[in-house]
Amino acid sequence: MRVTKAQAQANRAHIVETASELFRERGYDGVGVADLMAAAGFTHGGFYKHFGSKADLMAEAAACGLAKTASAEEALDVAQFFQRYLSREHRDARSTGCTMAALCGDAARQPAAIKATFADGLEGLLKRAEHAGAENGDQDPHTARARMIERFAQAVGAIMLSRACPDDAPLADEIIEVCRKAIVAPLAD
Amino acid sequence: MRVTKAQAQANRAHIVETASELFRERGYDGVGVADLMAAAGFTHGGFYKHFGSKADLMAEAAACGLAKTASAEEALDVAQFFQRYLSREHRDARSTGCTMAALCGDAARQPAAIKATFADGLEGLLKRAEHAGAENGDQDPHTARARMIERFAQAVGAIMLSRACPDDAPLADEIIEVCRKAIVAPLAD
DNA sequence: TGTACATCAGTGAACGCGCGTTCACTGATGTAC
DNA sequence: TGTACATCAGTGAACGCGCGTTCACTGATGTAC
Repeated sequence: MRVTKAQAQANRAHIVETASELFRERGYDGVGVADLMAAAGFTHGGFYKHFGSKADLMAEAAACGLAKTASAEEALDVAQFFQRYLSREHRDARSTGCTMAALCGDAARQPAAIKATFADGLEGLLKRAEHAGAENGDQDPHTARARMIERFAQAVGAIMLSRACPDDAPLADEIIEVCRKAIVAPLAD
Repeated sequence: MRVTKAQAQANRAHIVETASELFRERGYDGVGVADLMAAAGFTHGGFYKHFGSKADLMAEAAACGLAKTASAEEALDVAQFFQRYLSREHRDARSTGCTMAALCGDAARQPAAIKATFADGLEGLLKRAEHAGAENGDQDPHTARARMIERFAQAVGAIMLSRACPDDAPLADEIIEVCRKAIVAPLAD
């Protein structure tokens, strides 16, 4: 049963978004094409009408997820961004949280196309930090960029280490809280 | 063809060590039981004479790999440890590098037994940092612990983000270098 | 110490299963007259 | 605008393949006498 062009396009976008969330939750190898299509409300056979392969979708889903982190960064100032990033809520919300934190371990073993998507996402984050620092006039772009790299690496590391701990381990919360203070406190000055 | 008890025990240890390296290189889902046994010099059938399941081996291999990071930390002072940790050599040496950096993304999706192994490994790292800080007399244990959490989260995040970039991306090296300076420079005082 | 038997580490074929992908088919949509 | 035909998004069965795991078998090791 054929479907409107507009509907088909909307369905495709919905599949990408669903995939983006499922991959973040379970990893690239943890989600099958059939799982994914079922979660989006379709049967698996139609998948190849939209995508050349599972790998193609992985790249699109990564780009889709990374764009969300980018818009969150743009909407908030640096302190607010990291205040939310380094929270238990973010750590526990794997499927809707940062794609970088959820999948950068997997990305490292993926083909160059997917790695390039991650690098582009990160570069976008840094470029915006450079501009923001320049606008506030309190940092030259080079310093603003370096500070953002340091903070983001720490924030991603904290979320990932925290998620690798058992849910009930006090250490899981401790990592988040210590790193949140380390990043946010100096920004309050 | 049966084998000496001592030989069997040595073979078992060799399988665990081989697995630890292969898992770090390709991730838990990227290595099959047959791959692994072949890499260790055996056929796959004998696997279940040593281990109850692949998951059991994953836990043992994680413990084995994390112990290596622990002994590296013990042998070096803090500045030396991070100087080596945040190097291109470490980033490129996935199979022999830090298990936490190679597998904490995968660990987050594993059963509690494996997560507990990671948490224990991290706790060991922190306990030694507390003692080292106390011995030097320049930090109380609580502060030494917090500083170690901050530094280690940043170091793990930097290695993981760097590895998620394409090999030829300048950003991959930039992340490592910026974070190495951020951690090591203040320690030189 | 020497002999006979039980044990069990390691082998390689075989198992069921779920994966990514293909394909013939359906029927509403898009298009040409 | 109405009709006839081509298109193609979505369906569900089927494919080959590699996975984790099982099993009958081998033959050197360990053990009991």
